[in-house]
Amino acid sequence: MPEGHTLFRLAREQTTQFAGRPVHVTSPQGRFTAGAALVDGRVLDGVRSYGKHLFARFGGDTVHVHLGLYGAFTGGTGTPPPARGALRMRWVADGPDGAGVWTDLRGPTACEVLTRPEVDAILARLGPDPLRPRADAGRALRRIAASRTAVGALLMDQTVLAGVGNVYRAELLFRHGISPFRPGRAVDEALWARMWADLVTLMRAGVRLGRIVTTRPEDRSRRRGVPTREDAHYVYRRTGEPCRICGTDVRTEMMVGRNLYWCPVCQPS
DNA sequence: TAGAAATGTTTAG
DNA sequence: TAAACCTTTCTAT
Repeated sequence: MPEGHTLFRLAREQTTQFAGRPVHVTSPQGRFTAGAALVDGRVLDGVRSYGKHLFARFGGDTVHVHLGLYGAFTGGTGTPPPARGALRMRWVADGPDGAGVWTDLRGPTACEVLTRPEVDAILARLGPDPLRPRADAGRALRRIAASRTAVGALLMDQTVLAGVGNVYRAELLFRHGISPFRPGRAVDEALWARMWADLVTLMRAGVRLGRIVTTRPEDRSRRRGVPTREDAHYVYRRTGEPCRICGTDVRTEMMVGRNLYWCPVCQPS
């Protein structure tokens, strides 16, 4: 489930559980053995996310993780379970209260040890991350407003905007009544200011809830309580289902290799 | 048991 | 633009 909110949350959790203590780092699967040996037993300074990237600092060395489409961390307290399956990286430490803590990483696109300059090179190619307090929304606008490319494609481009994935893209465009096919240059400053502010709100809510919920309570079938999975989105993965606002069938199409979802009436071209 | 799909990125052409 | 890659989970046979 990795869009930016997932990584932000992971960074925070891992910092709370592991920072300031030596971490036993292994790679039971074997594909990260050399990297694990570099940082094994060292004190973790902290974990930070930027966009969909995760950076765990051990002095001058940083473990960089990108979950890709289906990478995932699991974890818990006490003694870790026997390693099974393709377990790329495991952390074990004495947690803040003295009890053991552990976390397991499976299926990431990237899991590697980087030097400071290598980390900086990754950061340099990322656009502003709406979850970072001092992110510069204007930097994204300059890219968008100068481009003939569809805004639906620009929002997914990590050099334009860091941390937005397929769900936030579809939902943000719906909430603002914008066709995914509108050229970036047809997005003006006022519209972008509204979209950015909304993204900040939505992604912070994602951090808080641990999942993406974009529907307003009045647009859900059940207005009270925790929204069901069926009720959490306006258009994402709702192909052929009626739009929550106008009842038109939600449409889907491939855009830059990814499934795009939108309502042709609420988001007219 | 096999196959498809999944909130992503990189590389090759 | 297409294909490759990483792994799990759900669905169909």
